[in-house]
Amino acid sequence: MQRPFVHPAIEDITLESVLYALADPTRLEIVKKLAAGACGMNCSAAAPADLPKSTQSHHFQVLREAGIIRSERRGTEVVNALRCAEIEKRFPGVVSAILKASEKAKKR
Amino acid sequence: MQRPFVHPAIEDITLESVLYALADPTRLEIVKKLAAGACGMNCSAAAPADLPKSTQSHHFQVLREAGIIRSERRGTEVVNALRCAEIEKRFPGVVSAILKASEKAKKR
DNA sequence: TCGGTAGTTCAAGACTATCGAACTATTGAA
DNA sequence: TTCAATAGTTCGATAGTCTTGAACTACCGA
Repeated sequence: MQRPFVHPAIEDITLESVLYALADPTRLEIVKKLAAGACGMNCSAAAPADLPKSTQSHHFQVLREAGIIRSERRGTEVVNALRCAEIEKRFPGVVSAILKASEKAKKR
Repeated sequence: MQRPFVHPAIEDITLESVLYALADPTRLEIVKKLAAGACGMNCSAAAPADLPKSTQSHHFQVLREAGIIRSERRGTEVVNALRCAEIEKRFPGVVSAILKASEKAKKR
């Protein structure tokens, strides 16, 4: 069937769903990887190794529907990128503070 | 039975559980009310009206175990207060950005 | 056209949330 | 001291959500 990707408009993004999406360790990991890499990344590259593909797919869907990432089909793969600028505009400081905090939490 | 309250030490608070706790609209509401009031508040006052008491109790437990609030029994009631300063130290900007964003999201 | 790669969909079992009912603890009044 | 009221807690059942394997689709290269 392969439904087309749905991305919420910036004004439809809710704080709750952003927090919900980032509250999962696996998804936070994905977001951190996307933030580290300059441009888009396919799903397998951004997801932790050994994560079952169906689970991967589910997490990317959650991130997409929360408005955190934008996904685009490029042939056989899907290129995912953070919607940094947009989210920063809608919820200033939120995602950047979370990413900064998670960096610090890792190295100690 | 009435078990004593358990509060995590500041260094045991994880970013994931903080985000998880705040991702729920009801809990975010509670945190906002606590942030607005200067000092501690009992559960019924901080929770949205008409929330069943058992659900209330559950949400306060989640907030407490995530390290976001500190609860203390005062006679028949429980006084809850945000652990603002501690969390701000552990995850700078995270909770304050979330509270600020949720304020803005409400009025529009 | 065939095989491989990348990801999606579906269904089932495991897990989690909500809420009513029964309970505990404390206070204040009779 | 006893009793009722108040403020929360605990338990159990139902309803909803997450994770994952299996089967599937879509695209590319040989």
